[in-house]
Amino acid sequence: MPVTSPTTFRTTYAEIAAKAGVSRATVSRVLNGDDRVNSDRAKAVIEAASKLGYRTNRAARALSTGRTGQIAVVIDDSPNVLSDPFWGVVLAGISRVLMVHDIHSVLMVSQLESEDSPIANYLEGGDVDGAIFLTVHKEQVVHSLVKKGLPVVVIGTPIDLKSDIVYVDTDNRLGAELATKHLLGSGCKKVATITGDISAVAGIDRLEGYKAAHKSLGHEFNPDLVAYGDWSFENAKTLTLRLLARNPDIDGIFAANDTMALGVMAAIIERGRMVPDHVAVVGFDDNLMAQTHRPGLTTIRQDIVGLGAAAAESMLAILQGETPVPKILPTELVLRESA
Amino acid sequence: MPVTSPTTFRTTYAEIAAKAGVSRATVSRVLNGDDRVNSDRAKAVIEAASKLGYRTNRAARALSTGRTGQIAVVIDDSPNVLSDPFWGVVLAGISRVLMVHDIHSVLMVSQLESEDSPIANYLEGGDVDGAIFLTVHKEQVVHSLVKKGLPVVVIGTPIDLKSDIVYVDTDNRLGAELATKHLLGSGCKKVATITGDISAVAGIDRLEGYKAAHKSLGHEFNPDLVAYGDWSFENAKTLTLRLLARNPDIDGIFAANDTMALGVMAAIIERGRMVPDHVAVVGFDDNLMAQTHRPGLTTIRQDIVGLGAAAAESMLAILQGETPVPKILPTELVLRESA
DNA sequence: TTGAAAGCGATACCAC
DNA sequence: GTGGTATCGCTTTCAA
Repeated sequence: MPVTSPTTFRTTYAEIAAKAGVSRATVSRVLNGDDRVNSDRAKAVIEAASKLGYRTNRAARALSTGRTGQIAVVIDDSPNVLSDPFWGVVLAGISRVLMVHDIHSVLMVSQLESEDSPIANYLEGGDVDGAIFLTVHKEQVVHSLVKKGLPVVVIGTPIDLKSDIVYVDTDNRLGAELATKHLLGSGCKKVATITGDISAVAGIDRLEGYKAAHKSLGHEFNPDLVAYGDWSFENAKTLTLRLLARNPDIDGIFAANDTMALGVMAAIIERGRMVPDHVAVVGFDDNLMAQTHRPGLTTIRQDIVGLGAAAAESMLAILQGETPVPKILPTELVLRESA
Repeated sequence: MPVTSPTTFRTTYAEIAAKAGVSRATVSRVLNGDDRVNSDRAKAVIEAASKLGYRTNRAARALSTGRTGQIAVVIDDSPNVLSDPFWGVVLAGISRVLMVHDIHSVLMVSQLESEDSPIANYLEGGDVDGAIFLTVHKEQVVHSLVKKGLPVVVIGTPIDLKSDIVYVDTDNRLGAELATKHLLGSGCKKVATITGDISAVAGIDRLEGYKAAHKSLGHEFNPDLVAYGDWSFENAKTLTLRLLARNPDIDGIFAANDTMALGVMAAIIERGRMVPDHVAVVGFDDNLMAQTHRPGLTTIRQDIVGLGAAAAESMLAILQGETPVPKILPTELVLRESA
């Protein structure tokens, strides 16, 4: 157990009360914005508090009210999730919004395998008022947490839509359709796709969008042009190599995220072909990598900060006793050189 | 004020005490690993606790001990810090280590302009046991926090080394020297550098390393080959364009981070030249972008997770009452295609 | 070795 | 409107 010097000296209600000549109860009322306090005395309290540099003790408040003012933000700790710039930005979006409401984000980077994993256990423990999940982990675990009464918001659509899980997501389907239509619309005859992880709804939806684009533009869907990826660079590269070997006349590829799109481009170059001249490429996300790569990556921009912010707002709503509806954020095609 | 349903039901010492037939004091002793408790009764307590699914109430403990078991992790909220994959990984490193010690990381994404900014204020408030700063913000603010007795660790060397700030850092100077030597050693005659932000020690040190390499290999240092950057892609690109215009015979460039290295490469390509044939490029960091870019970026790898972990460990040491010495982590040259 | 009891600081119920 | 006070759950003297 850590042994530390005593925490910095803190002002308490008692001192404010003394200074302002009122009771601690009144101090509490004033500081919590209770109207029915004589305005003079209220003023006196405010003044005393600020003079004494009062800062509320969250632990005490939490103990008394049962609410902690803290929300857990749970990130899957699989290989390098946090190395993807995406999540960092989401995190920023969440944190900013919660901060404004004086709620702190407690970061939990960890695996959430089973219902009695340490994290799940902790989340039930009542030391946070709710949890926001980045990436749907084992959905079962999330469900059970919800059932136990923990306010939960997940970023990304749950597989089981009938469930009562509150979520926010990007319009993956439409975004993918946009991407694919752009390829098809700019003259590509044979457009392949590298999907994301198909066990996640985002993976499925982006594939659906790809199909929808074909249908809507009167192109036939060819299953042979679909390679099932896992969001990662290396994997996408390997799959693309394979794809190109089998179908040398592919002239467009939609990758379900930017990282994979770079893998796709790497493969194309390795095959001695050019982007976009021989094969056009479109990604999804519009992260820093899309912007700094050469050729610049044409991609689908999603509002990443907005995603985090929306999740935070949904959480706030739940804490308010409301039942927020899922939020689906729009996407936008960003044209660069790759397609 | 949020209105929520009551927190999940929680077991308390009272119930454990009743079930185990001992006093609450004894329960506390056992659960906190106090030796001098009769081992039978101790066993009974442990058993009762686990049967009842006891989970400690952090707020109560914090109120009683004055320690919260929480560490703030402060990230500067300047344009997109979190969009750089670097910090996400550092975050993961911190979180993992602290988690093991049952300490939570409270994320604060915010600006820390002045000594009485909301964050500074909050940090003094005693709701966290310490703070880890990613990026040295206004160093003055950090100093004042330290002076007020808050345990602080910063990631990145402080400008004022005589200060009592505990820090961890990568060996920037040596890393930069490694990078530059590689360029010089593989036949480059005229090696330029795009520095990082020179107001940060990392920026200075990487420039020093560049100079040291020249000196050590008997090359003359030419101030004309130094462009002062700010870690960003766009800026690096602009600077490189300018550099190449003035010195068309530059055949190597060391960029003080990977993001800038990509900017450098973008500029080189824009000038119709090739990497590494015409101009070789070396970066610093070895983040995801270095790996996914084509040509692959030769760069200096730093142990990013290790940086976070080291910071966390230093914090733990401080909390233990020790005075950790600065930790400087080694670097390593990673060869890819760009140089 | 153990238990009784006094806090920690804020909240909220109950009287006045 | 306002004040007194019990309470939240855990830790930690102080006695025994």
